[in-house]
Amino acid sequence: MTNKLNSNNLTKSEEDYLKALFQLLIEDNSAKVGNNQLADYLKVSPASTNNMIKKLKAKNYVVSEKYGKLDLTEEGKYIAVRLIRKHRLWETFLCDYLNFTWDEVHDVAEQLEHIKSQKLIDELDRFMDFPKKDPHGELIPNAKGEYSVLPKVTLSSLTEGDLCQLVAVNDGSVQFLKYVSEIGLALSSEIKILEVREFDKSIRIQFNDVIETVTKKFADNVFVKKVV
Amino acid sequence: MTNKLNSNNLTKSEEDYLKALFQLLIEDNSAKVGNNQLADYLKVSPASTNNMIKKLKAKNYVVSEKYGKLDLTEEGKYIAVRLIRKHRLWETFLCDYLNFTWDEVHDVAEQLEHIKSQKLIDELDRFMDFPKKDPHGELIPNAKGEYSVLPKVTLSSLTEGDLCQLVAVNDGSVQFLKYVSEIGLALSSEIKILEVREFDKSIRIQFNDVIETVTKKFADNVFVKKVV
DNA sequence: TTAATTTGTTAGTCATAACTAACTTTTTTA
DNA sequence: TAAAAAAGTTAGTTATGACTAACAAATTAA
Repeated sequence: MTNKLNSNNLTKSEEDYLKALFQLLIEDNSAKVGNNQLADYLKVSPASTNNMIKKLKAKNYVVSEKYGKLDLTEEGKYIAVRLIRKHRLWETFLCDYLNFTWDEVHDVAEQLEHIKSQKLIDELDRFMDFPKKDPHGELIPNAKGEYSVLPKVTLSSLTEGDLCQLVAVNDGSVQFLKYVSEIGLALSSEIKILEVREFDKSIRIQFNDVIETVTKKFADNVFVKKVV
Repeated sequence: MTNKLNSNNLTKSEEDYLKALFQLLIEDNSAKVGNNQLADYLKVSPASTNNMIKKLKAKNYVVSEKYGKLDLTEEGKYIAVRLIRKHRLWETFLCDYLNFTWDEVHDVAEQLEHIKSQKLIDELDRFMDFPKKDPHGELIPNAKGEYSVLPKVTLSSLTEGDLCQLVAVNDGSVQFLKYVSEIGLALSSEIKILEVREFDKSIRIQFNDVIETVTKKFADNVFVKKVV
């Protein structure tokens, strides 16, 4: 991280790209993140991504070789972590103080994370007494920019008999969030794996005396902490 | 006001122009607001303003004839009032909950007012228990979009012996806000006019046992409610 | 009432950030 | 390993919203 006091001149778009790249690299543990993958994730054309990557390389936030994989510099990571911190603090505020539900917060937080004011976010953090987790169960990076990921696995990676606790869901899609809530799952729900069907990898799970069958795709987007 | 549920597709810039025009028209009670005046206010070139006004006319937010004065349609006013409501609610939140001072809130609120979420602003209003005034003493428009202006006058319009209460300051300039705070003035300060000097219209005032001389320009930017 | 000044408009340019279409390099697979 | 597919790049276009420079209309002042 540079020593110079933060003169964050980045546009909303630049911030979006850096955060997206960070999430693909670090949160999804991808070995290689390419131009088109990033384009897909951000729902823009590969040409747009290519263009932006050039700009971010020139500004020393991204490194990559021609036709090679993308990576973030320390400066790039720092920007991304700060955005994630802002996003998660705002989500927490919306849920805990403004009666937003779990599935409503994403879009608004996506806007709020771009507000530029160091004092605003530090004071919001203090106001909420320094929360550790956001409403989706994700850890909130602290003011120093320290970031860590919960030791979580996808629901789809477990096997019969496993017991786990819901710690997070992939929050990209509003429909998905709604669906998760509707079948009765919530943060910290205890889930037991009853059966994994070989032919389509669908999973029978039990939680709060409810028995449901969920698809592989669903299970890929639900993150849990193994209890047993 | 139109009946259709608000599909606010306006850009940040369009919103800024509508709000600025509203403030020149209604808040400053100007008989005529022209293109260059609006350009000055927004610190952009007259050409930019001319361009934007065309767009806003096409979208039915603004009315004007070529070389004529600018005016807002009901739709335009409604958008502006909602922005002012958002701005003032956020300023109130920043001061009352996040330890911001009077002179720090403007820039951040200027960003926050563009966040698009009806629920966000309604819940923020409820969370603060429906405040009536913002930290500068201005009335906050209610959820129905009802707007009213305090019966206020500038400090410069008073004469010797008058007693008044500070209700607002023109919040466009950070330096000015800082200065007002630094000489010890605050919202609701009782101010007595000791003397108005004819040759330069400077004014000797007394407040909290402090006696100060302020310039005409200063007094033009301080709004008061006459007490006696 | 004409000249000067102010105000408003138009034309053309620039930066940002999206796009499509065409092309090149790399990777996969037959 | 050569052809096909996927991934990445480039060129050129578009929209937004700034800008300057040049010009036209309206207002003010001599």
